Amino acid sequence: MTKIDRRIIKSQEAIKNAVIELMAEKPFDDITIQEIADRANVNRGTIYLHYTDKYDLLDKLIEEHMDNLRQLCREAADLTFEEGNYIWYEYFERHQLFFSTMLSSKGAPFFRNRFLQLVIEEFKPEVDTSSGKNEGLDEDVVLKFFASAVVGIVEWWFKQGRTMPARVIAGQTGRLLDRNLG
Amino acid sequence: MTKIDRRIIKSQEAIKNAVIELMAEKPFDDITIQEIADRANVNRGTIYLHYTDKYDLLDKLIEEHMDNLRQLCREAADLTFEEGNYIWYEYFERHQLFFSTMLSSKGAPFFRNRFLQLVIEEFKPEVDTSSGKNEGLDEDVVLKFFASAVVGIVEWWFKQGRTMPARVIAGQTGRLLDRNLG
DNA sequence: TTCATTAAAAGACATATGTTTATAATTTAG
DNA sequence: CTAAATTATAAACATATGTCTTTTAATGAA
Repeated sequence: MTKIDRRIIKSQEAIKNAVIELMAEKPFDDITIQEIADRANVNRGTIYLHYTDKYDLLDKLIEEHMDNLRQLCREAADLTFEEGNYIWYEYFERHQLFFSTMLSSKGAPFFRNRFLQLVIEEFKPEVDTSSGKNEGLDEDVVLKFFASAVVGIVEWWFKQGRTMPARVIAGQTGRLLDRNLG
Repeated sequence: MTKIDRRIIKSQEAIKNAVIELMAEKPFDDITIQEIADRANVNRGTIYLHYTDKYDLLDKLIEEHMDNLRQLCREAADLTFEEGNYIWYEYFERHQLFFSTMLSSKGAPFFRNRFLQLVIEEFKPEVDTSSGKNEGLDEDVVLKFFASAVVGIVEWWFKQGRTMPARVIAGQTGRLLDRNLG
């Protein structure tokens, strides 16, 4: 295992924590690099040593969440669509502060793409276009269609303030997916 | 009808045409305000007299396309899902240069939201959650689920280079929608 | 045609981003 | 422990955005 210089680890941790703190205070798009540097107590140039720009930084944070979600899927064996969706919604709820702020920023498309990929990976084993209801359809179209639907619902859920309980929305989503992929 | 000063009309036309031209040459995100000003032969400050920033300008262009799409829907009476989708795909193909460039820019989320709204408006009369297959589901969830799916497929279609013919992808989309909303 | 009004131009200013260089500080390896 | 290597700092620089003020040019109304 390649040993990483301690200074690098310390700087990155400080920077990431600074961003997370600031995200709780103001829209991501309005946070300046200088604010991040001040909060992290590092030189502004140091941020550029580690990240291309602040959106690259946000991408990395999103990626960490994606890894967590992927891990949760690994740990849970053989779920129904409803159960699988519920795990995601639970996770989003637990980290709602980050996701709310992130989803209203210009960094949201990265999340959408990454989560879409994750959903596609999870659904792929369930799609059968050689027989049954989806016979003759293009596999990519089916996957993309329903994965986009799932991602869209998650975003809408955040946008309208997450009023619908996670259990309920996971149930409705699960029902629609069962009809089409089950 | 409020008469608009000719100078305003001329400036806006020049600016919009300049952007469209530049979009054919480079990624939208990489176009500078100065480049737009030079191409439109206006002062840089003039752009700010009319638009908040270049993304506001892009939003306006997107809005014009949305209006066109909406008009097409008006003109076509009582379509199947497949036919309705095909009209959209035809339009996107006809304006593929603009949409390709726009969809790879930071302005894409605005398009997604506006097109999503349009799709929701078109589908709303078709959704019945009081009886039948979608009974008991939340109307907003159903609408948002399938409209997101449609928007996601359009974006994917552009992203993979529009290799699938419009007729085919409209057909596959139509079939999935018929199963769920028909 | 004239004149009042309005839009555009020009240039300066403030702010933020991203880059670069030399120096200082810290870490790592022997 | 020492020295080499690496990372961070500080400051300067270039570029781009967005704002503001004064002057010029064009428009629209009478």
